[in-house]
This record gives sequence, structure tokens and C-alpha cells, in this order.
Amino acid sequence: MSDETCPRDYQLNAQVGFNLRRANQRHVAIFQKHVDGLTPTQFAAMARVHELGPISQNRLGRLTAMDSATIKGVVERLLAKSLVALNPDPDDKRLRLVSLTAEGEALIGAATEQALAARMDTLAPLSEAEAVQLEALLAKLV
Amino acid sequence: MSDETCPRDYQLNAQVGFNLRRANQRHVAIFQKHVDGLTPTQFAAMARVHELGPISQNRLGRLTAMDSATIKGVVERLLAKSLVALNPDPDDKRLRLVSLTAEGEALIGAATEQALAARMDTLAPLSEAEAVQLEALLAKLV
DNA sequence: AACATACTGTTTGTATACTAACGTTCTCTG
DNA sequence: CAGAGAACGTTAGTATACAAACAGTATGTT
Repeated sequence: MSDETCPRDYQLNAQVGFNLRRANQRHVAIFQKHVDGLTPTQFAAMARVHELGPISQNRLGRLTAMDSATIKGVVERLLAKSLVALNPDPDDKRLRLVSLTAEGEALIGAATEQALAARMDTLAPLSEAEAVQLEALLAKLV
Repeated sequence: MSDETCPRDYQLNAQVGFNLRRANQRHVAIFQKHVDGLTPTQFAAMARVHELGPISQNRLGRLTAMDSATIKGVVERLLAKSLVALNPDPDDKRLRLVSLTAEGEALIGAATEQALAARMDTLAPLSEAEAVQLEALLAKLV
């Protein structure tokens, strides 16, 4: 990010919203460098399915903070990469259960390590104590 | 945001990246409720032009953390609302200078107050001291 | 003056993100 | 069991966001 982005005395730069957006932009960029082939949201979706097993599309969306339109696109793209499969629920004809394919299961381990490395890089400008503080404050905010 | 979004023991929820994304989502939603007719990025762009006067499209993008493709779209939409004007720079034929229209100038004052109200709402879950902390930590991060 | 380099704005393509509206299916209540 | 209401997934439309490639313009060096 260029120096020009940070003139010292504009109030915009002090706004939480603006810096929240920039911090998020920075994290996404760092994540992309570490994790190959998965965006942060795609990784989040896969991590949830890995944790919970087969799960409906909308429920997966809620658990990863995506609305139904957004999660649909994410699942579609994971499907195109053969990382997840989509099967009807025998007990509820509305549902389409998302599950990891063998390929997806094979990927998630390495991806998790890469995601943790990305987290480290993102927090690099902060001390250990500051990182803990930030995570606590963000948790209060969401 | 539903309770379901926050099961207590999934590591995903402890990830900075995930909570950064959610905090940003929440702020955008709050901003939309307070500021009518302007998205956070559109407001950021207008605030910068208000501060600095006529400015080239790409430079405005750098000062609001948007790449050239993104700022182009934002300016286009502000243009469609007649809030900004676009004029060639006589000294540099590459540049298209963005400036506020009278309508834009008339709007920016009220919008700034609404944006500050949105900021208050966003930080509402935090104490005064925590809000200051968060802003300081985010500033270190970007 | 000529040339390499850099910057400006533009376009295309992909990926979130949300709103609103819709048809299908389920569940709950009377 | 019938009808209301809710939840599911889908679609269309709009708005960031970034990468990559492009032509036009400016700048700096020789």
C-alpha cells in the first residue's frame, strides 16, 4: 500500500470503517499469497464442512457469515474444483448437503496450515499482546 | 447475525481474518442504515475530494484504498448521481480530474454527520477505552 | 531528439456481498 | 387435515475488489 494512502491529518484515515476495510483488504491479499487455490471464504466454507460433516448450503452460509446468494456461488466454485460434492437430503427435499470430496479432504490439512501462516503474517505488525487484544476486540464487535 | 454464526469452539471463529471480514460486513450494514444514498466507499471518495479539491481518478483511488478498476466504477456511479464531475486536466492529457458538483458539496456535510453516527453504532459494543484501542490496533495493521 | 520507463485510465474476467423476489418444501397451528 | 407461516435454494440486479492486459501520455536518460 502506497505512502500516499496515509496522509497524516485526514479524518477519514481515523475512521474504524475505513481501516476495517483496509485491514481486511490486506488480510485477503496475504491469504492469497499463502494459500494456493483457495480464497479466504472458500477456505472458511471448507473448514466448516470438515468440522461438521455434510451440511445444508444455507446453514453452511450462516456458519461462515455468507447469505444464501453468496454461499451458493462459493459452493459452485468449490464444486467446479471437485473439492466438495452436493447431495440431496433424503429427509428434507429442500436441502442440498455439501460434503468434502476425497480431494477436498486431502487439501484441507495443508490449507489449514497455510491459513495459520497467513494469520501470522497479518498480525506481524503487532506484538503478541496486541494481537490477542485485537482478536478479543474484534470478537466483541461481531 | 444469527446465533448459529458463533458456535463457541470452532477455531475458525478465532481467526483474525474471519472476524475482520465479519466486523467489516457489520460496519457496512450499519453505514447503509445511517447514510442514505451513499455506500462507505462512495462516501470515502467524496470525503477525499471534498478535502483535497479536484483530483485525478487514480490518485483518488490510492487515497481511498481502491485500485484503478474499482475507483473507476465508484466515480462512474457518483457521476450517475450527479454528485461529482469529471474534467480533463489541461496540463496532463492522461488525467481526468474528479470534483464535487454543487449537489455533491451540498450532500457531504450531512453525510459526514451520518457517517460519524454509523461509527458510533459500529463501536457501540465497546467501551470508550476499547474503541480507542481498536482504532490504534487497526491503524498499526494497515 | 530518441528511447526506455512509468503512469493514467480502460476493459475483461473472476470473486465476494447483499437485496428482492420467486417457487418448492416443511412445520406448526387450529 | 388444511391452511399459514417459515425455511430452502435459486435468480437477477447492483456494488465493491483485484489481476492482467491495453493504448495513450509523460518523464527521464542518454
